[in-house]
Amino acid sequence: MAEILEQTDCKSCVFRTWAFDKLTREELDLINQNKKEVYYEKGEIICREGTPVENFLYLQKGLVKLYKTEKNDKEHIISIAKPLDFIGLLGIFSNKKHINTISVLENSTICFVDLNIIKQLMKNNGEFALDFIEKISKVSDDVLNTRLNINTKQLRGRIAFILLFFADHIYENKHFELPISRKEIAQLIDMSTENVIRILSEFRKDGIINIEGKFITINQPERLQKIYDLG
Amino acid sequence: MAEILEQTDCKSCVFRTWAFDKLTREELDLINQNKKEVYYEKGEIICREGTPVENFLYLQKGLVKLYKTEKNDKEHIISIAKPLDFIGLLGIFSNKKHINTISVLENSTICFVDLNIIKQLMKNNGEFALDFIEKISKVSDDVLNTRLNINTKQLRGRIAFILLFFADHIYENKHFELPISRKEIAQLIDMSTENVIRILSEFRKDGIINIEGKFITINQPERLQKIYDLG
DNA sequence: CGCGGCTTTGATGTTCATCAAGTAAAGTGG
DNA sequence: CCACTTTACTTGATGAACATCAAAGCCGCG
Repeated sequence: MAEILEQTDCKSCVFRTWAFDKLTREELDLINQNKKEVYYEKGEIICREGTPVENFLYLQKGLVKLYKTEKNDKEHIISIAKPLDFIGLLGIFSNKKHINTISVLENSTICFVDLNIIKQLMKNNGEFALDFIEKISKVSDDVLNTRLNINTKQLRGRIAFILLFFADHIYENKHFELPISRKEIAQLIDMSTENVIRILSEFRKDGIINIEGKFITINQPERLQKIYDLG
Repeated sequence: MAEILEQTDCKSCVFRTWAFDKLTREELDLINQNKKEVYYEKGEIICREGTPVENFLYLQKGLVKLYKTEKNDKEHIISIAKPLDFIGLLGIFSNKKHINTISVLENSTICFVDLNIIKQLMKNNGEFALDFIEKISKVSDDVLNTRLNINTKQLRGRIAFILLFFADHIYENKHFELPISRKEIAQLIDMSTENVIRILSEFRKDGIINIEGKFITINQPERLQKIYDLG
């Protein structure tokens, strides 16, 4: 179950240098007093569609997914955030309510910072505001560009993408354990579960990857890259 | 050809109340001195992929499209901006170069505001910065959500979307002239030109719409809405 | 007036989702 | 710990949705 952790000081947080670097010591203290580090276990939901946006969320450790629930109860995964990522999209500035749900893929530590405090600091400290926006707008921008990209590709290209995504972007290792099910891969790159499996098997038969349950080894990354590039 | 217009004062600009409302008189004057209103004709390109981001662009009048050029020289349209829209995405804050091209669909007047001035004002005036971000982050967020939405729908749903988009969102009229070709519709909602035409004809045969060249009349908006909703 | 791009329709083929059916793995309650 | 249930995974077969190809008329433009 989720539990509130012993709080660490923002001054020594890696995220500070990324997004809170333009704050004065006093301002950072204000953040420090209005944040909460919470530990979540796999499967737990951090925030739900339709609930009020109250916090800026930052992932210290672990892995989470951002998704929407469609009419037919199907889930559509929009993005996966890794440690040191700001979680969520810029919608937090334009929406009163969450339009996505966020849940935990690997046991995670998440830092909740009161959004009103952030907004207050932005008002008071324009330099921080600008710097902050430059940083986090990149996240939203990346998500959009990734989605556009994926949707121009056919299934093999999408599977290649997701394998390279985990290997290069998330784990920085050619051997890794898939943090999500085949079904979730399907929900993330817009295809059927069966075809996820089929194409993974195909890649395995071709010697491009090895599969042992959730464990994947990429044997021929350059070939995978080519499949991705060609679409 | 593009031509620089006689400049109007920002004080009397509609856009001011939308995004520049938190500026002081002096700050607004600074914008006023560092902006340029330019008139473009249909087909002209306003800014090109790969060129440096130097301005904040605001569409006063007309219609423009934002698109990417793929490897095979195909264009992929990302969004269409209408008057009073901020053009572009939040990438302007995180990228040094444009990642999209913007071109004109209907003769347009565009206001170029020096981005460095905007940034400077954000630094100096946090209240403006926060307000500004809340406003324009909505644009990026909408684009992302629209794309996610379109990609869950099948072709009929997409065509229904685009017809309702022009009728309700752009022209606010059930009768309108399509500002883009069938091919461009295809590029915007990710399908083949032939199928755009086929499904439009189908809708016409079913009496849902009338077509006379570029002119469309929506006879049964509620039916179109249902087709959109069902996907 | 002729050329190229846009539009349209039909025919064909490919890609992909869906269905079905079976195995393996992972929870669940006694 | 074992029977039970559910969920995940896997493969093959089928059909639907869609892109592509082909051919012809149309329109605008130099």
